[in-house]
Amino acid sequence: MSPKPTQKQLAHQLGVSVATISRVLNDKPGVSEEIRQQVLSLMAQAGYAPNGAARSLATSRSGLIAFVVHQSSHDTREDPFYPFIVAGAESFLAGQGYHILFTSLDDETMQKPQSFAAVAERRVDGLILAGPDISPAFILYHLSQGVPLVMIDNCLQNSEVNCVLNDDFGGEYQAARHLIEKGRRQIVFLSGPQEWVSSRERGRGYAQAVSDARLPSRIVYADETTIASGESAMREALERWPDLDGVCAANDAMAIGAMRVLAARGARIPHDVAVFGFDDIGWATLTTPPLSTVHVYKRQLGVLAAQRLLDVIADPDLPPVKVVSGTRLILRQSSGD
Amino acid sequence: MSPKPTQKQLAHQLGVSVATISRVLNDKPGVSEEIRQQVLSLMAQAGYAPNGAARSLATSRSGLIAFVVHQSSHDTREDPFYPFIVAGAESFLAGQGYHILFTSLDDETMQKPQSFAAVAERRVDGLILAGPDISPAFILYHLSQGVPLVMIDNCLQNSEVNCVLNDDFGGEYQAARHLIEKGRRQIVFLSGPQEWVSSRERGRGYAQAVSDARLPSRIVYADETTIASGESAMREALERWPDLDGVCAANDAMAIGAMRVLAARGARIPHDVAVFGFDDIGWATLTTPPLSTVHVYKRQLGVLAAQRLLDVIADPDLPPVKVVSGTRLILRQSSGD
DNA sequence: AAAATAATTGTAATCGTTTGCGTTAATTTT
DNA sequence: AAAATTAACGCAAACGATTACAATTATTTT
Repeated sequence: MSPKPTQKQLAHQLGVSVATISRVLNDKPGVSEEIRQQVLSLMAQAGYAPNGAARSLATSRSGLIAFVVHQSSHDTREDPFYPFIVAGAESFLAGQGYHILFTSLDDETMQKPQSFAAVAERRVDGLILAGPDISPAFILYHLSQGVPLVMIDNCLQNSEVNCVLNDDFGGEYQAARHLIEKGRRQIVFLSGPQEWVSSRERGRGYAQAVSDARLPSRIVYADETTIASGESAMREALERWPDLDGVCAANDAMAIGAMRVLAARGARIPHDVAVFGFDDIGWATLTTPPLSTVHVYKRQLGVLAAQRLLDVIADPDLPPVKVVSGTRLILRQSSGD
Repeated sequence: MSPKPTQKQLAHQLGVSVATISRVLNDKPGVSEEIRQQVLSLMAQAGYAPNGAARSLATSRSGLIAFVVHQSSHDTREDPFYPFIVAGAESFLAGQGYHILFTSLDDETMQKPQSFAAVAERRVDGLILAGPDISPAFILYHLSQGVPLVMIDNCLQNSEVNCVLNDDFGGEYQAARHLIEKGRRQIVFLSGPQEWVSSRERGRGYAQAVSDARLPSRIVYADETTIASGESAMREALERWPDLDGVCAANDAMAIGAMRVLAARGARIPHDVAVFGFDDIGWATLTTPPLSTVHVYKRQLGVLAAQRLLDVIADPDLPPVKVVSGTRLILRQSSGD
């Protein structure tokens, strides 16, 4: 039982040349139907599969896409949702014959982009960079090297890059708008880091909504988006505006923190204060009361990014595109009825 | 600026042969210190990095490990925790110059293991198979092919395989034991699928604990371990044993479901019924009351599996080993004080 | 039926490394 | 100082594909 036949062996058995084998393998023209069938059936019978390395070497394409996240995504972040993004990207890419190389990087290696082996050693055909904490230096380096890449939930300020984003502005606008329509008048926004596009956009959405309704804008800034940061932001908000009656948090984790503080202070949710989150992570259904939030299509983000990336790989001169994925308001109980 | 120098170019610049370059690259003997230094500095200056594909072809080792999960892990499962396992494996492997190829497979491709491209095309040096729903056919096939592999949270019944498991027996024993010590006498176990090792072991742990204490064994079987299945299992339990005062669930999701049902029936937790989960997923802190559970070291599972896998790759004749990772009781409020 | 054209197939170079083996130069031994 | 040993290095053949290009054969055209 020969473990792994090569093209040479198949060719020999059929009395044809390796070129012919290669041609039928790759569905290339120039081989008669008769021989094609013979080769095909021999391949199946012998259990032939092309050697990936040899193929990569010859074509200089590896069939691998690196999915890059920052270490913090699974360390410090509660209920990370990149797994769903990966799942989306993976299932799409698998259909196209691509595989995913999963990498999480720390700040150190982000500062030395040359040392990123996956790219340096030409193991991958392109990059999906997920999350807001991929350093600009890292991104710019790879752009300058002409490495095809797409960012998710992040974008460069001054350069043109392919990226797929949520409709953060629209989502937060709707969330705030909803609270306003329900009669809330003192709505505060618990913002995430200003360096993140998503934070800024969500902030803009909130600001627009309150301004459209001629309500005051009340924002507290946090430097991360965790439960803990939500708690301290909420405390600060209560101090500055004791009569607030609505909260929009930059994400669900912060909203959960906010709800904890409110509950501890004896405020009834949603009766006294309505709360809105963003992202719709799994946890959101478990809080008391269940958290109203803005759903983002995590799986789809992955699919969209992968799709775009393959397009760019196929034609590197494609101009950069910004894809915006819609959101959907999820009304549970924390926002009132 | 020549984008990517090859060994040939370096060799030419220094007036040496490619063999020499290769030797210093791989720290092999047979090159004078003087030349070694010259090569090293030229490499650094020219930004040389070996071509992964060429290397794989020559050595027939790819430096890639496939991390395989079942599709259901991110579709149907609430709060999947394989991301943490991946993180552990990834960080360990990165240190050893390996990368992770992430794959999720559906039942169909599991039934046709030959079609698993990552292995068939020799793109990976080994497999980490995570979770209980990797089909035996899939595993046996790769074992028969001599593909180095390690399983996580799963094991084959009759064959010897490398696997890393949690101390499910011990963990559940302690959990049940804890409830018993707190005076509970009617403890029911909400079991997961009997096909899963972890379910069976947890069941054994529970059974041992109640039997040691001469208490009756009361088990309800569910065919999945979700919130919903926890709810229906709990309903069934209440029907059969209306006077129960303690619940051990096969995992946190089921525990959450159980708590919902209990709360809906007006039972006070933990006063009337104490509840214990298993796994310590992030959600466990958010329930009301916060869920007591058995912590498993998710990250460590990944590290251990990766470690073992590299050992096996280095020496394929290594006999299979079963690694058991300890657990830790986490007492929150659902189990009483 | 000969000439022109098109379709099929083979030859051989190439992709960038690694590595066994032979050669040369340097070192040690007697 | 000649012989024997050792170290340093280059040559060239793998590894297993892909792909110009040439060569052959089959099909049309006139």
